[in-house]
Amino acid sequence: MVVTLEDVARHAKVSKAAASVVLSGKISNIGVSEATRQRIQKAAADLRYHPNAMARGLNRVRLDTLGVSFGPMTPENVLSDSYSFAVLKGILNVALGAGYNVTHFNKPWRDTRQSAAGFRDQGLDGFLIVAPDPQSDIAAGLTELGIPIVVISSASDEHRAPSVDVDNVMGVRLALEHLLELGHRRIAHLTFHNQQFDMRTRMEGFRAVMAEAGIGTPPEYVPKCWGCDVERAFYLQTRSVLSLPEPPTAILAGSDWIALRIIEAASDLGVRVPKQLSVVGFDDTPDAALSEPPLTTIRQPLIAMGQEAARMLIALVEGEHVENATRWFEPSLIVRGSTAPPL
Amino acid sequence: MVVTLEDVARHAKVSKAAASVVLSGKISNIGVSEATRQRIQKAAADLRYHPNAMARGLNRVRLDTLGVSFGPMTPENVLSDSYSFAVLKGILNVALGAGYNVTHFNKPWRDTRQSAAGFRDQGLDGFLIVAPDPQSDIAAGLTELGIPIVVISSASDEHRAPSVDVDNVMGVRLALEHLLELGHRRIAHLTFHNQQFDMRTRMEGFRAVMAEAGIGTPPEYVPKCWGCDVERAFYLQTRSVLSLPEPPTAILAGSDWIALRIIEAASDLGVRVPKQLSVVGFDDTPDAALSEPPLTTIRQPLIAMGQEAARMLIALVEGEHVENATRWFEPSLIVRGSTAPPL
DNA sequence: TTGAAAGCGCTAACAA
DNA sequence: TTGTTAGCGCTTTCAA
Repeated sequence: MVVTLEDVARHAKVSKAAASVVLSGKISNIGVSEATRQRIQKAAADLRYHPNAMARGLNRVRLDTLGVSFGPMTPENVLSDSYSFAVLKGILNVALGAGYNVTHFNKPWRDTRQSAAGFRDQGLDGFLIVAPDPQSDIAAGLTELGIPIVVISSASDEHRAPSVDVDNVMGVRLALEHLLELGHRRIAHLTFHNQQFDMRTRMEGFRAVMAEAGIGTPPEYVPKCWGCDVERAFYLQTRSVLSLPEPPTAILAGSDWIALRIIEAASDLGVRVPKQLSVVGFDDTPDAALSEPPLTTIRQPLIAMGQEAARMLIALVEGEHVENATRWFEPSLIVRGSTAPPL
Repeated sequence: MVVTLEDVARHAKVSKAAASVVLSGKISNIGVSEATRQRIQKAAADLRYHPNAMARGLNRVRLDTLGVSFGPMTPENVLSDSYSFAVLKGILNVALGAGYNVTHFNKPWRDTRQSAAGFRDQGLDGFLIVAPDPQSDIAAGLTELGIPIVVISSASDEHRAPSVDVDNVMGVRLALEHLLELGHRRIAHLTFHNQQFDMRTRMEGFRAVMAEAGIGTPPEYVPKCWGCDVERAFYLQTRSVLSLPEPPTAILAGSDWIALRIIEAASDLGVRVPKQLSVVGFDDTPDAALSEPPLTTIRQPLIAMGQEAARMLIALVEGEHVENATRWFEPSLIVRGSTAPPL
């Protein structure tokens, strides 16, 4: 029923070893004459032989399969995560094109350095870690085990791994310059106050650029909401900044998803966007163009980033040297309908 | 370095067999006292044991990994394929949520029944086949090998497998009724003339519904373009129908992708959509809303279809009975800006 | 240049 | 209730 190497070998009247060497196309110290090579290949073709991936993997042989693990994207919110899907497009585009399979590795996201071995035991050749949870040192763990990884959207040195990221500060600068040019001075920043590297960098960038512009950042313009219900968080924050004695005329959101929540909240509160309130997102996920009004945002070249990350990982897996550093991608400003001069 | 079952067994002073049974949580005819069970579990935890997936797979054990294979989507066009990505969202949503990994299986799409064994030898538990190439009888091959599969968007009986699909004829009917109501009578249908099941069904539906409405379908209104360059095909077809003595006032496209090509072509040819020409798509991929003008189209509940397919496959893998039949999903008409009454 | 044999880490049938 | 043993299909070292 199942054709094995042994069948091929018997058919070609050679040993399993010879058949293995020929069929796996390895350069080995064991020589095989052209004639037997032909015999073996013919036998394999005749019998429709397919090597068993598990058996190969057991010998720690490359399986041509890359793992991809998405950060704090729980199964529940995978539906709303156009960000990850854009990156995934890039990844699949180059990985499948290069002859690799790619598997979505389903692991609880609390996973840390300790569970890196669990990743290894999947037998995959390498991993792409997209926007890892800041609490997780899984990346460092994988690196220590000698498993090739590339980190996407979290250019922290602590991962000890090559990574790909967008220049977050430049993105924030682009957004704020746009707002400043429109005449805004009272600008708030609504974001997740977790330690996710990109989010934190954007927040720091926000403070720095505002300071440069000679405008301070009052703490209530960057409200926190620790431990509050994620679904309601940005509704609450929007309401809170808007009811300040000196409410902001514009809000820079930490991501498109957040920006969309803000626009919804504003609409609920009877505040018109962009007339009474300008909103700028970050990411330019496909959803951004579909909102009402369409979102002005900072575009990350997500597909290109996914492609590059996959290329880097493949190079790593194939034994090439890859600089343990971050490849930075330039963001750009996409002006759509959610920004206007202040009243 | 690598902790194996043997290490755990030694540590807990039991046999590998006992350890295996306890750790894999199987109900087996081999009994284990509560005390040793505890010892084993403690040893595993202490040593941070992780079972090796390859070794398990070699014994034909379920690996909790589903394969997904996209139809005629070559690596090059994965970038433009929002259709497959919408389905993928649904698949990942339920599969990851149910604790399965999912791997994108990279195989040349000419694959036929003969290469089904190659799929099997990946050691995956089952496959989701999305929009298989009509030439390929891979689905039937997999079924013959006893590998669970679910086919998406190709409800042909020949697959001999459960499947999930949209009611294509109903979709076409919805589209044509809309056009008819607007007052159109000269309606063309531009599509791929391959044997892909859904495409063929839509074309047959088109002819049938037009006939019902008492309007014939002249052959030049459903032009073919065998073997011509895919990139140019719909530009050429659009130009050809538009230069007919009696040009159509509306075109039903076989898919959104085609509709978008038609709109581009019309724009190149100086024909205004929807003023001079109405265009209706099929699928409602995310791109549809972004075109200029936004596309009127038939929505398929792609995410729900992906979800249902994954649910069916998981049931199959877990040994439940699943009817070898198609689950039909209802399409709906989404009216946007690419349709208007004829001049 | 070829063949025999020893594992890779696990599961499951069989003895004890 | 426990332990022993024989593979699963492949790669690779070592001897012939």
